[in-house]
Amino acid sequence: MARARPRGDPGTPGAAESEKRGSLVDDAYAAMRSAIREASFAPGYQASEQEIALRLGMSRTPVHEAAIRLQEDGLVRVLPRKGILILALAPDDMREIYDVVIAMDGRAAELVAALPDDERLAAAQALDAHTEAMAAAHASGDLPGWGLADAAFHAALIAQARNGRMSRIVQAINDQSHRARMLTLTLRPRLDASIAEHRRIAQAIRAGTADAALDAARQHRMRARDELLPLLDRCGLKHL
Amino acid sequence: MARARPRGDPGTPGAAESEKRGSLVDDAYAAMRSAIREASFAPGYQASEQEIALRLGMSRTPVHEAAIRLQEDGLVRVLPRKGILILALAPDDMREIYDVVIAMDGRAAELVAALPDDERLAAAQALDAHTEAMAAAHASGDLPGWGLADAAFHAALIAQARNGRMSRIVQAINDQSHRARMLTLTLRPRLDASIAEHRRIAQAIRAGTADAALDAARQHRMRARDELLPLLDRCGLKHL
DNA sequence: GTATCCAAGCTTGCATGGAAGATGGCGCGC
DNA sequence: GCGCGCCATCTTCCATGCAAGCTTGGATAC
Repeated sequence: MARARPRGDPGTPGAAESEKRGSLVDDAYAAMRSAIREASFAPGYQASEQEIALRLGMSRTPVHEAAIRLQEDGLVRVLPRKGILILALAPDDMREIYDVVIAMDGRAAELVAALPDDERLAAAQALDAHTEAMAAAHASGDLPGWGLADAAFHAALIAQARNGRMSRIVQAINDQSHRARMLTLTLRPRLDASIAEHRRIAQAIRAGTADAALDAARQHRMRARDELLPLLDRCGLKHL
Repeated sequence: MARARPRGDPGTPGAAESEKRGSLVDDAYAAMRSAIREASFAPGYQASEQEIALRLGMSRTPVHEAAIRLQEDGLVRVLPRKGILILALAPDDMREIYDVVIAMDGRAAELVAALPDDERLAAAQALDAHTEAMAAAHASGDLPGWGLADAAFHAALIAQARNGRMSRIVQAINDQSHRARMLTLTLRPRLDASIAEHRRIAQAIRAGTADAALDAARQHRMRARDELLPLLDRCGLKHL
């Protein structure tokens, strides 16, 4: 059957994927993860490993192993003898996710604010740069740009905390909520509130007041949650 | 070698209590996880999948897939074409781990304190019961009992927060630090301080003061960290 | 028309073989 | 003695075969 593909995959145009140096398992993991993030695999869709393997031009084994990793990440569920189920997010999942990021972002901000002066100031400067990018995107009505800059701000905050475990956890959580974030980006009012709150977080970090940074980050995430969850409920989005 | 027994056992209906519902992968995962927790697989040990498969009486495939899950949990590292490395914990890992539990326990306590009256009081009562068990163990010099009750307290705190993602994260973190906890159990002074702090957490939850609960839980974990990390450094434990 | 049962076709779980990469030891040149 | 390259061996990676479980659709009995 499918003879090993030495290079690109001529059978599947469009989703040109994976010129990764990694193993086939890594390729399959990256491709599936990306497909789920970008919703080319719709939530609720039940795929067969065989079919995915065919599409990716490999055998079932690497797809199966990638599915295990994705299941561990909370993105899919492998149903024994039935296939791979792309998980959907219910409003309750968003509540869970927000609790985790409230805790994580808060602790990260606290940690960054407790860094030595030079690192702390550099971090605050980097954060401010992201915030300015958000403001610019907001001014020009560039919604996707706003979302990217917002994500960059929070990614930088976590990264500056220098905690690999926290980074991994937040990364996994972000993967899970990425689709919801994209969907709700167009629905949210008050993008300017986020910008002001980001400035407060960066300011507290610059000042080195750890408890103020903790509080600012927590308040920011909590307000975003209180803004978003009712939106989801009102739209009757049972799963997304 | 052990012939793999055919699954199910149609000849004996209902007799033997509960053949494990799990697949071989689950068996392998449970066995390896337990072996790592209990340090029968020493950290730093490099095992071959073949060897583990032989020991567990199965083929390489389920062992390999279990290893992927364990790697995702942060317990091992599978080195391509070299084998499975049992991960060791450096003091810096303990710092990371404490940051995560500080964030998680704090948020969990806050959430539980914000529960409706009846659930909140029931939770506080359950927590107090665990604390009393700790006190009793402490009084009778039962160190392992103290450790178990302490673990039960924190597990209950997280469970009461009703957040599956938080539970999973804390569970994974606990698996990683289990060995260190067992080791340091005998070294820690001031077990009574933990008991008093647990009482403060439960009291704040009973009172329904979320911010006090958050603070109490954070302070508790931070003090424990400040007590433990110097101990590890002083003992020169580079990895454990 | 409706309910029931059985078989066929789908799916994955697991074992195994071939191939390729990594490693350590051994011999060779100096 | 010392360094270097080569090969034997050990390891995983991936493809594939077989069997078992689940679902479904059709045939049959009433």
